[in-house]
Amino acid sequence: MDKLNVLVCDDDKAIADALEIYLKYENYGVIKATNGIQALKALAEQEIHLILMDIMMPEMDGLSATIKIREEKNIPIIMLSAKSEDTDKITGLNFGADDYVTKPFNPLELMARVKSQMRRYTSLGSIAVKNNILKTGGLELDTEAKELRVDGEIVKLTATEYGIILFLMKNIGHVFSIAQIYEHVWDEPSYSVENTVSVHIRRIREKIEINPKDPKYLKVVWGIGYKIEKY
Amino acid sequence: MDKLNVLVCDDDKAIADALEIYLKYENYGVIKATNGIQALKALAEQEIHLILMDIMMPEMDGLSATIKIREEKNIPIIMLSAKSEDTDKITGLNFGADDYVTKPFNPLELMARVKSQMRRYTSLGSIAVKNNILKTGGLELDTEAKELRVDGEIVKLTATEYGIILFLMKNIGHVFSIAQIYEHVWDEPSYSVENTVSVHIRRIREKIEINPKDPKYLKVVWGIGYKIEKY
DNA sequence: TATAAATCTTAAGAAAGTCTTAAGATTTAT
DNA sequence: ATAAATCTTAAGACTTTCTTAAGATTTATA
Repeated sequence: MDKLNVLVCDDDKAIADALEIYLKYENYGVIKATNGIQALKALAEQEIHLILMDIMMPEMDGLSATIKIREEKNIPIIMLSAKSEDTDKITGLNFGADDYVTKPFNPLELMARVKSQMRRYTSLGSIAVKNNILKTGGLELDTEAKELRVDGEIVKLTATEYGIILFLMKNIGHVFSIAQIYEHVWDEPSYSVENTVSVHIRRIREKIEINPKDPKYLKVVWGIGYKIEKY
Repeated sequence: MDKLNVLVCDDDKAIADALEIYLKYENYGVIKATNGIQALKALAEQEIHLILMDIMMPEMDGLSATIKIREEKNIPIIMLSAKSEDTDKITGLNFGADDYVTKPFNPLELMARVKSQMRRYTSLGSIAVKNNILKTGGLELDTEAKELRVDGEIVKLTATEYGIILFLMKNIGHVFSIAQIYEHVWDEPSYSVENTVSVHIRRIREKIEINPKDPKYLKVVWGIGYKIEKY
């Protein structure tokens, strides 16, 4: 099952690192940012499920960032950590945070709050979404939608084609022999040399390469095997 | 035009009355209960959007009530008020509360948290607007009314159909195998390939698709599974 | 450049997955 | 208790995909 990602946004490296340890222990993915601008960037680029945001940060403070985030993204939950004046808290909450914790905080308590907020992703059988896109150059394999995009265009793959691409893209740059590919994708031993793999490779190339005869992504290494080129 | 209703569940009348004043000032509807059993009764009879629940109460304590409520109702948010031991807090959170406040609390802070939680019903002041509609393209699944609308028209679904659509729409764009769908919706392992899923899928298509043979919403990915298309 | 080995291409039949239908079983409502 | 609605199962039709094999092409090497 896919991981839930937490964006830790704090300019105090010690705190950020400590949080990372706790969060990873709870099996969350962790992305770090040291100011609001970085946070916005991370949000644009990655799938984030929860933000732990410090109010006091250089560049763009946590409050402003929170407001900006709320303007466009509704999904992630935001928790401000701050000095303990009540007014601060209230202001923060009204500007879009779902909860807050005052520093210094009890890590266990914080984790409990994180879990509590994360519950919205896991209730009633919904499956959390994550960083599920394998990328190299113009190739993007979405392992959730089971879709491949080549330069942004969706390319339809059959189950076997998907299996081959998935295997190779999980190991970008690594060359695998036909036998290895067969065994991994079909999950059964390959007694003879399997021409069927070649046929699938060719079909994949037809779908993803501009010039299948001079492939950019799905390369052959003569006498050895195939790989997805690293870009 | 409905008001958002808060169920105040505390055996201490002074506290309950004070909360009522603050809540009414913020234009929430207030229902009071002095123990867990009363709370459950109120929940069954009225539309409640948020519960302020005391941990210590006669008859049935707040924790037990919280657990019971969570078993059947997913909608209301619960906040426990308790003595300040950390373990209490954490236990409470893990048993289903969304947030908690320790006594004695600052009423302004509490109101801020109430508002924060109420935000899920949408931020048009304290007027309830449903935030529980899953949408994509012309499909709208109202998880509260348990209704599906296709281009605004209500489509009646059976329980199983609803379960399938709910699961898929909670994960729009995500492809699930027949076995995965079966396991999530039926909540039991799928030993053999379950044709029953196909049949339900077909019936759903008949209801929601203009042309079931070329579905716009409920797509099949050959050899892999089904998904609700993201629009 | 000739040769062998590996890969590529093609097309047709085989296999696998999905769709449809209908009938009987089960559940729900009255 | 009965009727109505819904669910499950099974079988065959249908569609898409996979595999195979044979010949063509490409590459490495002498």
